[in-house]
Amino acid sequence: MDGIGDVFLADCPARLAVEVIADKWAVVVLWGLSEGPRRHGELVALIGGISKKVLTQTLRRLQTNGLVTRTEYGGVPPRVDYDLTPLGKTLMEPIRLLTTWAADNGEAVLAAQESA
Amino acid sequence: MDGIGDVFLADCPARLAVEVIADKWAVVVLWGLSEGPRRHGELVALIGGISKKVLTQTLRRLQTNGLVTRTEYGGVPPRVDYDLTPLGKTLMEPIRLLTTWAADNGEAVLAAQESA
DNA sequence: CGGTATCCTTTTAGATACTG
DNA sequence: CAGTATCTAAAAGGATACCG
Repeated sequence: MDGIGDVFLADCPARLAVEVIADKWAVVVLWGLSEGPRRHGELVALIGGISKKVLTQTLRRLQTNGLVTRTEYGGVPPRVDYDLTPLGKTLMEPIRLLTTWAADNGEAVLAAQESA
Repeated sequence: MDGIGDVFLADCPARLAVEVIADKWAVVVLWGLSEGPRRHGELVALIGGISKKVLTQTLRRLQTNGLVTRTEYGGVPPRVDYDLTPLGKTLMEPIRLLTTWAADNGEAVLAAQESA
């Protein structure tokens, strides 16, 4: 994927939005964190269908973008919590609108797909 | 990518939202159509950085999802207009919120990336 | 438990050239 | 003008096994 500092980004905020949310799991993972901190294993179970590896990758990317924190509590077995940053929380409202849209219009999209 | 009818979709609207918008260009192209119908070539120029091939692919996908119409006017040279469907227009409000978020918080994301 | 490492397949994107 | 065809490279995703 192109870097975030690329030439077109400055011209269009849509570019940055895409950069942040346009992968298969980012929105779903953020969604999974919307009600409070979660452990790695919790997220795997909560989300369903995501592998540990991909979840870790996705979380790392969200961390890099400043949307998620990773808190390591020592001990054996290890415990790691992920949580939204304040910045991450500001993204939840747009995401909520998006998922509301999906809930309301999913049927219509499905119907369009089937008739195509 | 997994089909939209997959097992997890029914459980979580976020899944459908992702299915629709989680590719590099979908949101940008929808954004490009937000002010009215556009021709293929117009979109290439307006968006910048997208190839004809990828634009066509993206538009086809949006069509399949019932978000965009393709209208062919006969003649030589050919003319084809793309426009949002009513369903597509309902997606613009969530997208607008998302791009507003990006405009407001882009700096913060950039800063997080650089310190990482 | 929360990862990595490895390997593999699929998907996406981009460049270029060609066509009706 | 609006594509399609071909080829290539890069990224994402997934399965499995192993590690501290």
